[in-house]
Amino acid sequence: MDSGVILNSSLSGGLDLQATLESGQTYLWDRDDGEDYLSSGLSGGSAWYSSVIEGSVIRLRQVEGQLEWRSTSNVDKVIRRVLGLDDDLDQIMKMSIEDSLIESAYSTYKGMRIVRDPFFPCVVSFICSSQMKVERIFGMQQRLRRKYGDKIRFEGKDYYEYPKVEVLADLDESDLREMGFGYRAPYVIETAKMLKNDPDGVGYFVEDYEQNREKLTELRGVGQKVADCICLFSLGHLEAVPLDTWIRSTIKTHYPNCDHKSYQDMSQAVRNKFGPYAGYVQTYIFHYLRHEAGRTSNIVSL
DNA sequence: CGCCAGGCTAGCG
DNA sequence: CGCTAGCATGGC
Repeated sequence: MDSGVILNSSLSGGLDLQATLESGQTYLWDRDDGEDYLSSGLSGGSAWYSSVIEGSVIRLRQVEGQLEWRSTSNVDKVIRRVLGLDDDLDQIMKMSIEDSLIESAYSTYKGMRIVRDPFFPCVVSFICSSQMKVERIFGMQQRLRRKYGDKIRFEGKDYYEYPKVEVLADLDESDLREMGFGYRAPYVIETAKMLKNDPDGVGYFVEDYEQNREKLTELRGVGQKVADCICLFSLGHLEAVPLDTWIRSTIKTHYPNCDHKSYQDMSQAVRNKFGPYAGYVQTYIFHYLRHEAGRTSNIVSL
C-alpha cells in the first residue's frame, strides 16, 4: 500500500479531475458512486475514481485543492504522466487563438488536461467508439474489463485490469458480438492479433505527428479520426485534432474558412487556426459543447 | 416505427 | 485518388 498527495497549486493551470476523466478522452476509470456514472453530469466533484494501470490499482480523488491517491505501489510518476500534470496549461491557453467559444470552454473547465492512456486500451476504446454514444463506450469498456481482465484485490475490493492483448486476440468474434460490440467485434480481435507481439505499440509510434497518424491506420478499425484520438490521448501529439461529428459541425458554423471535404485538408486548416496545442482546444470545445447541449437540450450558439 | 451516435471498410468510377 | 452503401446496437 502506498498513498500521496499532489497540490493543485503546484500545477500550472490547476487540475479539474472530473472533467479530465469524464470528457470522453479515456474510458479506463470507474467512479465509486456507481450506476449513473457519467450520465448524471455534475455530481462527481469529490468522488473517488479507480483504475488499474501498469499492474497497479490506482484510486484518486480531488478535494480541497489537492489530488489524493492510494495505490498498491508508488504511482506518483504514473499519475503525473497519465493525467498530463506536467503540461503547462497556462502557457497552452496563452498560445491558443483568442475566440469567444474557446474562452468560454477554457474558463468553464479550467484545469481539464489531456490524458496519456496506455496504448492498447486506448486503441481498443476508440475502435469501439465509432458510431457509438459516449456513455455507451464507457459501458462497453467496463464490461470488457470485468469479463476478460485480471482481477486485483485492494483494500477489500476487486479491481479489473484492462484485458491483455493476447486474451482479446484469442477471442471468437461471437464473444464480443454477444457483448454488444456489433460490427466492431472483428476489428478489435484483428487489431489485437496485430499487436500481440507489440502490446505497447512501440512500432506504431513515430516522432512526426502526421506520419504517426498514417501509420496507425494500418490497424484494423482505425481510420483517420480514431488514429487522431490515439495520437492525442495516448501518444502525446498535442497538435492532433480528432475531427468527429461534433467538431465538424462546429467548424462549419463557427470557422467556415476551415471547412474542407478531405480529412487532411480540414485537419491542416484547423491546426493552423487553433495553434500548436490544437488538440487541447478541440478537447475543450468537444466537452463544452456536449455538456452544454446535454444541459440545455439545445444547440449552443455563440 | 425512423433516426442517430466521437466512423470504418470495401467497392465502385 | 474521391465518393458512398452497409454495417450492429440501443435509446429516444
